[in-house]
Amino acid sequence: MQQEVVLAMLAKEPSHGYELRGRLRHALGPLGDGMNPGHVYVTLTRLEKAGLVRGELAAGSPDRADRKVYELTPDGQQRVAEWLADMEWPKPDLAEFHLKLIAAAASGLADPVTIVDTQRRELLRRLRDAQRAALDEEDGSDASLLLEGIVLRLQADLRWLEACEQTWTKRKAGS
Amino acid sequence: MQQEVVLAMLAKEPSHGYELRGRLRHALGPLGDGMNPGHVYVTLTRLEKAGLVRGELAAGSPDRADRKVYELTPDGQQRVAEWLADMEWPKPDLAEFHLKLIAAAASGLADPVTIVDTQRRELLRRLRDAQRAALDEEDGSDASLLLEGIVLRLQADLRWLEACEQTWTKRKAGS
DNA sequence: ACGGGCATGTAACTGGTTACATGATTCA
DNA sequence: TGAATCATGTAACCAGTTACATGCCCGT
Repeated sequence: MQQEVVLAMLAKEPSHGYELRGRLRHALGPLGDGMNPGHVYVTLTRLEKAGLVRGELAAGSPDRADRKVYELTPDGQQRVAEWLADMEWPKPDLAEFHLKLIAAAASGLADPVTIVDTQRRELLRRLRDAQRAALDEEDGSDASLLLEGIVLRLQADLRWLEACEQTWTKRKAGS
Repeated sequence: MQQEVVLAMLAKEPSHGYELRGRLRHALGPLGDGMNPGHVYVTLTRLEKAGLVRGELAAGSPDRADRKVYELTPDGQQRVAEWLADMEWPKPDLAEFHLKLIAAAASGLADPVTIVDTQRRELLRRLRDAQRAALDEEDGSDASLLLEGIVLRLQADLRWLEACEQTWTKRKAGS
């Protein structure tokens, strides 16, 4: 999952680990603070081993320290495309979806507003499912209480999607 | 995390894997459907290796198949107590909290209603933090959009806690 | 001379997930 | 006889997390 995130960051343009890390931190704001510095490199190494990414030491840039620039392989590009098209709602973390929109916009591989729209349809479907499932459970049972929580979250997420749509629509117009 | 869940299920009374699995499935309702059958056993084995649990083949019960009954060690009991007292909000999964309440009630080690109350205070604190953090971000920035999503979720979770409190208060009265 | 930002990594642990394998009993 | 339920496990994989180690360059 974070693999896909790193991969998608690379879809915009080839880059090196440190910069990727910086972009992540910026996109996440205060939530990016806890990030372990080594994390990006671990991920990058594994992606390279999996053939989704290719890295080489940067040649003519002695301006700063040694840096290793990574770029996507065709396989990697396909993975990114699949990830952007995947409309599974990220249960754990809003951050994943958020980063998906950013990556889509930055890489030009997909339209953030379209993603938001599709995602909304998906969440509405789930909301319907959860509500229907709640009807099958006896009132006041364990399962029905849990389902209620899920419904409330889905509703909150839907409201957030509205906000996302607004912001990204505005950005599209402004850029 | 699921380790703690299994552990806490055992706090009520010693039991064997299959039953534990059944209880989990029941508590989760439709969400428990996807569970891999082997999962509980893997967890139990690891818990045993870690010394949190002790298992022995059930002696005089040839009524069914062979079963291995597990019980908590003192270390295990302490872990459960710590878990019940831990008020970190489970970001990923409402299910974890839900199971915590069930385990607390079943084991008698803690009062579900008290847990809900403490948790509410914690979430209110986080809500405040998130809202304050949002003020520091420039309007319409990536980070502020993400923070808005988090705020909306926290509010939904708080509403769910109200529902939990109601249900568990009622149950306490009724039992 | 030293702290802080730039830049990269690695070894090891932990834990979730899965596919697979086994066998007993019960009931139609 | 054969499906369903009871009952248990194992090997392997994958991925997230962390602690640790290294070294350059710049400004004070």
